[in-house]
Amino acid sequence: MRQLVYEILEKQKKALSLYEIEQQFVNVERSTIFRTLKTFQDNYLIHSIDDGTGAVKYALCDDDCTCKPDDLHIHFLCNKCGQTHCMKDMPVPKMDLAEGFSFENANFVVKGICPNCR
Amino acid sequence: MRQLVYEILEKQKKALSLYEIEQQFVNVERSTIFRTLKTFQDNYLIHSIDDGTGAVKYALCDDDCTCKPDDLHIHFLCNKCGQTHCMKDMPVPKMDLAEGFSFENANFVVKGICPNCR
DNA sequence: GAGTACGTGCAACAGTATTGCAAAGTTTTA
DNA sequence: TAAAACTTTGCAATACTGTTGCACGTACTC
Repeated sequence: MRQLVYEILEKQKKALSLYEIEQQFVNVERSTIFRTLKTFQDNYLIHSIDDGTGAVKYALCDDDCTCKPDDLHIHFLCNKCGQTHCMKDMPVPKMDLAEGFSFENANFVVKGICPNCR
Repeated sequence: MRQLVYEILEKQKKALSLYEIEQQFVNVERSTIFRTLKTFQDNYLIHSIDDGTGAVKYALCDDDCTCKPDDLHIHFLCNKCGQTHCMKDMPVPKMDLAEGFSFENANFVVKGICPNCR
């Protein structure tokens, strides 16, 4: 199961939702995939993205990704096709927060139209 | 109703979820508040933030806010108390997207610990 | 005062995430 | 190798948020 889910994520360049992954199988329970993804996340194989569509999406981390703040990158959500792309070469910019705020994590989703939908 | 909801949002410096607003009332239906907030949004009085907690939060726009991409600012979610703050003086940085991607909107949520929770 | 428009509350529903439990499968151990 | 221990899976149920249909009541209009 883990291998299969991993392969699906590997094949895709984009981030997939639980539902989308489920669609790739014929007879696999959502909860099974859910728990598989959770295992992956716990072991830093994948990262999850909340792009605001209501469904969390998942994508493979790079080999050298530690899922630490330094590795954060921007995600792009196409308003037309709904696909979410990992912009792995675009790190989330560091912001100078106001006094007293400490940085732990960030979620930066840019929305617009992707090349395929123009 | 609209006045009451507006006043609640005005009093708070932070963004509130539908549920949190509901808690401020004794006998008001969720749907009523929901529709009130929707009306506000349609008329650009408030903006909604998806901070990844699962609940959309709402905050007043500035007087001169057009809710257009130029007015976007960063939001800060405290991982401890769960409160979401509007960093109205911190605009979302413009990113140079890869060829073919067009920018329409963005959501930038920084997570960490807020001054109150240190 | 009849008709119309608007706001509210109730109830139901949708979509996603999440958990409990038991069955099935796998590994370990004696 | 058989029993015990552990892991994974599928099913069903549930939680939570958001959303809508409908009916009722109030307020406005003519």
